[in-house]
Amino acid sequence: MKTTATVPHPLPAPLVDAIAERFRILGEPMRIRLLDALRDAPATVQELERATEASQQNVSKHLGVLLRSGLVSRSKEGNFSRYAIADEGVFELCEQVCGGLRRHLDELDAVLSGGGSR
Amino acid sequence: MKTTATVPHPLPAPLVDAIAERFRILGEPMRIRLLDALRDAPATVQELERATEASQQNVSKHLGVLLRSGLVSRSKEGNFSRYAIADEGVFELCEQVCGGLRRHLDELDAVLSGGGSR
DNA sequence: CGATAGCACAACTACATCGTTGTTTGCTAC
DNA sequence: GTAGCAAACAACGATGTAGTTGTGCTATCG
Repeated sequence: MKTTATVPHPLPAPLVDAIAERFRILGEPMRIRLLDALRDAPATVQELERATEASQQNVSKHLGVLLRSGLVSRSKEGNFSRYAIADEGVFELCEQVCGGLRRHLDELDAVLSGGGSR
Repeated sequence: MKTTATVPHPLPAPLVDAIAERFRILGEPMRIRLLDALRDAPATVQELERATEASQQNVSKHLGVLLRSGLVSRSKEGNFSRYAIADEGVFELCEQVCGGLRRHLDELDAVLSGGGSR
């Protein structure tokens, strides 16, 4: 049993849109920062405000996006809202992206140092 | 030797931006379709035009973005440009995203069928 | 019960980018 | 050298969204 579900090849249009939407949600620095801040432990909006140095409204807005996409979960505790990572897979995604970035940079580096136009 | 490079924890700002940018590049349905069309074999712009049913200019534009980000490579053959996947890791990314989408949908499904507010 | 704190929602402005239209460049063929 | 095709480039209008400002709602406290 494979963990990767092996997507169909000619990707059906709805799946293409769904995949792109999720990537787009992750394509915002502020949201990446929020997820990174939640990596160690769940946190309240206030704590995330301090961690990201953003306004309460902005933090709340992005958390709403992450919540609706199922990447984080929310639990209300009295007067506070505590958010937590709901899908640990995002960190794997980030690490894979970092790997890709490294490959790209190494490639550029090789071109600059080795394969000059002579 | 781990394949995942284990990114630093408080993600430094430039890395956050780089990660977000790559996600943002993948967050466009047209680009996902182009990558999917290139999955089997390299292709010319014309072939990709037909595969995605988009205009030549639009295809060329998105290919330019993918090229600059290092996700595809270009080789000129006479009058044609042949593009190919440069980083096979993107397909792993897509599969992981699909896994996350499935988890989210299952979760919603469980809420709807089982855990009503009772 | 009135006041305050934590959070979410709505309206708005600024900016980025998608897709189109028009044009230019580079190559091949006659 | 002239004609024609493939691909890239440039400018433009339309659309989407990030971040701010302003406000409403719920729970806690005195």
